[in-house]
Amino acid sequence: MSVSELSSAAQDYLKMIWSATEWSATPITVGAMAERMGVKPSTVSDGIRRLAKQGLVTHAPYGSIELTQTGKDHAVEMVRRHRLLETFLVNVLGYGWDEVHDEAEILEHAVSAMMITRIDELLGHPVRDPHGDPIPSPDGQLRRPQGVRLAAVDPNRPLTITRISDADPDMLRYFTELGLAPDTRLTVLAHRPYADVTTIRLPDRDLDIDLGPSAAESIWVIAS
Amino acid sequence: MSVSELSSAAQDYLKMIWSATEWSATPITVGAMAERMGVKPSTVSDGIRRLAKQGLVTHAPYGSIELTQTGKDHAVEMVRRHRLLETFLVNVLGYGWDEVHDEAEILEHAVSAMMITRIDELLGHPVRDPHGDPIPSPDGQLRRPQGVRLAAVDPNRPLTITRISDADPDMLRYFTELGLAPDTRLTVLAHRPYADVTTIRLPDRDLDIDLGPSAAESIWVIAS
DNA sequence: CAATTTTGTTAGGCCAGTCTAACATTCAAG
DNA sequence: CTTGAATGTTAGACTGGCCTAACAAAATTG
Ligand SMILES: [Mn+2]
Ligand SMILES: [Mn+2]
Ligand SMILES: [Mn+2]
Ligand SMILES: [Mn+2]
Repeated sequence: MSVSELSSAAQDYLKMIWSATEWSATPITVGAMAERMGVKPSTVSDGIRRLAKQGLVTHAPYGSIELTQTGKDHAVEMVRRHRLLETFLVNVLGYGWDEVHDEAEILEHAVSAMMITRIDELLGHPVRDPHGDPIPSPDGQLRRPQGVRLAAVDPNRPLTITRISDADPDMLRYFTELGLAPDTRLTVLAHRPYADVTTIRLPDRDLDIDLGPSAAESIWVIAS
Repeated sequence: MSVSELSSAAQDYLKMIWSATEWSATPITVGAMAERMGVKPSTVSDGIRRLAKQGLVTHAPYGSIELTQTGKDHAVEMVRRHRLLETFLVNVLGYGWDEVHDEAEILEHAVSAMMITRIDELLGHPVRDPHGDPIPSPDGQLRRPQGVRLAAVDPNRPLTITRISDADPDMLRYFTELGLAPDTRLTVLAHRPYADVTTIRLPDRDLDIDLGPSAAESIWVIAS
């Protein structure tokens, strides 16, 4: 059975379960899934049960939720669709990086495998989406994402942004104003714990910026 | 209420009811709709009843099916989406004109108004889709389609193809082989009634072709 | 014009996905 | 270790979209 034959809801569940462990190790909960999908926990609980019946996840009542191999394959395919579509919307249709997530969230369920292939070719087989997230290859291969949260790095080392969470469009617009994007180089000057402020320096623009904790949690960096 | 809030099924019903009277005057029937959507007549009958309850069509049991003004507006918006998407798939993603209908049939329900606007701009506001069908403007204006079925024209007049029905992909591939497409110029040499064959001449390629009745019914032409 | 065929509607059932409300389990704080 | 809070599940209801089977109306035709 191909991923296209799953319902939109099932596709979203799988993608979300998979994504939960991409950048952090804490496994997903029913409550978190309900929150992020904008439905009630009972709906998710029910959905998970149906997914388990189809052999896409393993789950005992009150137990953890784990993808089977098939579930994983389908999830990665959906992630590929989502990220290619985001890249396409930015590079071809001129969307802002803050505008693409919701559109891709719908389109990913509607496009055919052929269309994904064509978009991938048109874009020249990109490996990262507009937010820096890795795009899985057609066979499910995936550069393991690199980087740590900005909030967790030592000061005074040269860094490069590898990804910025696309969860909050408002924050993305704010980052655009500040000139923060994947591949931007920066240095952490200091974490001020009780003020909950991280001060960063952009050497390329000779500019210092104070970031709050939600911003510093949304940016992943790597030594450069 | 915007057209995007309607279910896919409702959007397809409206589009189909509207389309039925675009190229021919015979109003649509429940049976024909069921046939074209691949569902049972009882399903359509039920669907029409729900559409009527929403004020999108008027329909008394066993009576004719008519769009209300709101229904018409939504239908035209869906036709615009469908035809812009087909054009986009051919012009930007390199699809063949025989491959776009089914893809557009799904995508039309998933794209946002913004995406349609961007596609329209990228394409330079096209007025015809790959099959020659007129693309409604954003406010619902529409060049009334011109042309008559090839099967119905008098012989020996210079003609230009204005549209080719996109209902049958196999036939479209056949037309591609023959070099028949919108804007192709031709002349009918003769209709041979009992053989059910229409012979046409392509003056630009100095070629005569015999077409069967289904082909001659699928091509619309105008005097040129 | 009556009978038969065709067409359309209704009744009743199924499934997915959603909800609220009630209940069960697990976790955490005292 | 107990208990109250947080979390998750189940029960029951509803909707839309689909089906089959039975029925009703309309159209065709002898
Ligand atoms: Mn989605
Ligand atoms: Mn992204
Ligand atoms: Mn459709
Ligand atoms: Mn078309």
